[in-house]
Amino acid sequence: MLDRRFVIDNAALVKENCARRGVVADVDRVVALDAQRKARQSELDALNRRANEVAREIGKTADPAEREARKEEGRRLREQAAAAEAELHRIESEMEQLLRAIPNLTHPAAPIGAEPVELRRGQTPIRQFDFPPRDHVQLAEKLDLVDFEAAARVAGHGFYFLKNEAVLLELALVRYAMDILVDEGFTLTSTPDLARNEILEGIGFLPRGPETQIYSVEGTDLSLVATAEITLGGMLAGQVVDADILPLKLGGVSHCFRTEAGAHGRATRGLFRVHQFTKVEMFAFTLPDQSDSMLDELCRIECRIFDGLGIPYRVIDTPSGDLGGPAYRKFDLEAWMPGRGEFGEITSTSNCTDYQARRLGIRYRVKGEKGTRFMHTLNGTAVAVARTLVAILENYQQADGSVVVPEVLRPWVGTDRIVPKQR
RNA sequence: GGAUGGGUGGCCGAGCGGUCUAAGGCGGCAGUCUUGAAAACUGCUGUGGGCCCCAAGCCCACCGGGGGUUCGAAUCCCUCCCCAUCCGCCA
Repeated sequence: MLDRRFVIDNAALVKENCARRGVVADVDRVVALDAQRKARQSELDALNRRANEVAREIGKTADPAEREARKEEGRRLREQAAAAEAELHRIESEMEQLLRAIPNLTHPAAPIGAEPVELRRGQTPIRQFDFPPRDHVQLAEKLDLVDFEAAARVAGHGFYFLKNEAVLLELALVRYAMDILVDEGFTLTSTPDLARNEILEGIGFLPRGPETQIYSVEGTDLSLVATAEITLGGMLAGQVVDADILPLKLGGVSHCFRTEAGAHGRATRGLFRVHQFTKVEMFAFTLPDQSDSMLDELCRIECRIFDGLGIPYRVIDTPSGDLGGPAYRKFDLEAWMPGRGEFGEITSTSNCTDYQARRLGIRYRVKGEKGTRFMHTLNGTAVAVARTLVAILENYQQADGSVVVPEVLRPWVGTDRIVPKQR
């Protein structure tokens, strides 16, 4: 969320930003509530001050009648203070809700509106097929790599068993990504797959509500994570760290769980949109003046990963209307998927500036300077396994229905080609 | 899951109903001394909010989170979270 004072002092700018993002937020109400808040705060302070004076006097008073009279006065003052405080809390909580609905500011260079802008293409050219390319569902069936039907019996639509080489491909992709992250100076982690709802909310997810993407665990305040961004960002929740440990780059592997509520239609086929997948995520904590260049770095690493895999892709500069609440700027990689005949999103990297850090209370301190400040947070996909499998199968397919294994994965898959199984 | 002991300022640590306006130490900053540094000595050193154009100043809140008792809570009670140790269970 944005800083309250910033919103009050820059109401016009914030309103304009909401409009550009297509978000409805009641900035005027926030301004009005802030005036009420100040008035109530002053009132409460005055009542508390007098009640404190009275309490101190009682401690010094010997005369019993005088003490009783003072107690009565103290009781009255505390009652008034309690009423003022309840009203103050009501105002603050309404303001908090409104503030949370206000999206982050937008990078001046981000495209405005709804149209994505293609920034560049990856190194691998889009392949011209001399046969009609199959989609990944057909390929997986022929090669016995995925069992959707059995998964539907076990967990319902949107789940899958990976089988045979697909399992090795999953492990290989995780390992391949991890090796690159080590080389890029990241600290590796494997993270919890569940997190407290307050952490989810701090990162910008809404665990409750009809349109939620989040699975909650009944009887607890935990939810299944939709991305390791949640757990990695949560690692420093409520912490104050020395500025000299920044930037801090973490890589994390986790399972990701998404209800995909409201997502229907053609992209729901196969592995493209599923309720659970494995993902290697990048996360960075930075000083404010480091986050712009860190976003470029995360995007560069994503390109390195997918250039290395030999998958054709384009880099998208996400427009203001599609940024979501926390992101200040966002780049997506979209892989060419021959079976669909179009590009499909495979990674996403965002600079969330101090939007998440403010909600989660993630601060830094500079030696010799007074006070603490909120740091910046960024996240980016290294490898989302399910969608990357789609891209590999469809781009590496051969006329005979076999699939060539990308060279960089062969050490872990143990073969250079996946062929139909002998019955 | 059960039992016990704990969570206090950047860190360590005292306090266990009213001189807490939180002792003391460490660290940090400034100064004195010094050619310079160290040592010693002196002072300052948390966050949020209100009054205010700003500053100074004054005031309010904050001792893991939330709630309660009381005229008054770091201190007593309830609850949740976390840490430690032991027991149980378990890959």
